[in-house]
Amino acid sequence: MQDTEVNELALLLKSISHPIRLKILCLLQNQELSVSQIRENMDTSGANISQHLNIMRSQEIIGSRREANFIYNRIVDPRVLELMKTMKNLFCSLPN
Amino acid sequence: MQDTEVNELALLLKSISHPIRLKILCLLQNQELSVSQIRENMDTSGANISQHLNIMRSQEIIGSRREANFIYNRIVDPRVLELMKTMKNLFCSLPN
DNA sequence: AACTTAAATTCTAAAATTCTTAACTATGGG
DNA sequence: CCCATAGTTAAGAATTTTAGAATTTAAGTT
Repeated sequence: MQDTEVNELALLLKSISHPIRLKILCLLQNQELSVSQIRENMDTSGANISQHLNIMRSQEIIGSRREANFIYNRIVDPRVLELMKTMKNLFCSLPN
Repeated sequence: MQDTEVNELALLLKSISHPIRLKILCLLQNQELSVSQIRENMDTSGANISQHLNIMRSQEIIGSRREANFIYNRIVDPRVLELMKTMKNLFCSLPN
């Protein structure tokens, strides 16, 4: 594992290592959702969710698509999807 | 994935989401090493490495064993070892 | 055009992280 | 006992991250 790769991976991990961002990723695993739909499942403000989405957008983990008044967010990095699966298996009781 | 699990996973990820800590984990994948041996492979001070090891020790990712003047460190959480393998496969060019 | 809703942006203050330096502890040798 | 080596710990400054409030943009409706 080269230094450059380590640095990039650290950046990517850092951008998902936050309870809110991790939960957003969980919610987006099988579907795309707008900020307000995400908020329905979480206990924080829309502005906050928006900021966290931005952090992940800048890492190109999350992509967005506007449809009328709503912006739908989804996971665009397939490696992150894989990683989420692995983590779910390793760290969660329900192996769903 | 429950809220408690999300929070704990976020803590664990946070504690490995740093270039120095990630590189230490890489070095420790197949062997145990002392601080000075780790330092030989990295460009920072022993004190700094020691502090980063402490962060991972407090998460019970790393365990230590004293032998005379040296303290040997190793990865004790098997889930982290698995995770490292997955990440190596997903994010590194050389799939070693 | 005015209004509403959804989301993004900007700013601020508080909190947490990071690295450096220096002091400290532990072990073993002479 | 004194010293060298290995590692840890503490204190501090600089930076980054975080959450919340207020503002702004965008799209659609009436």
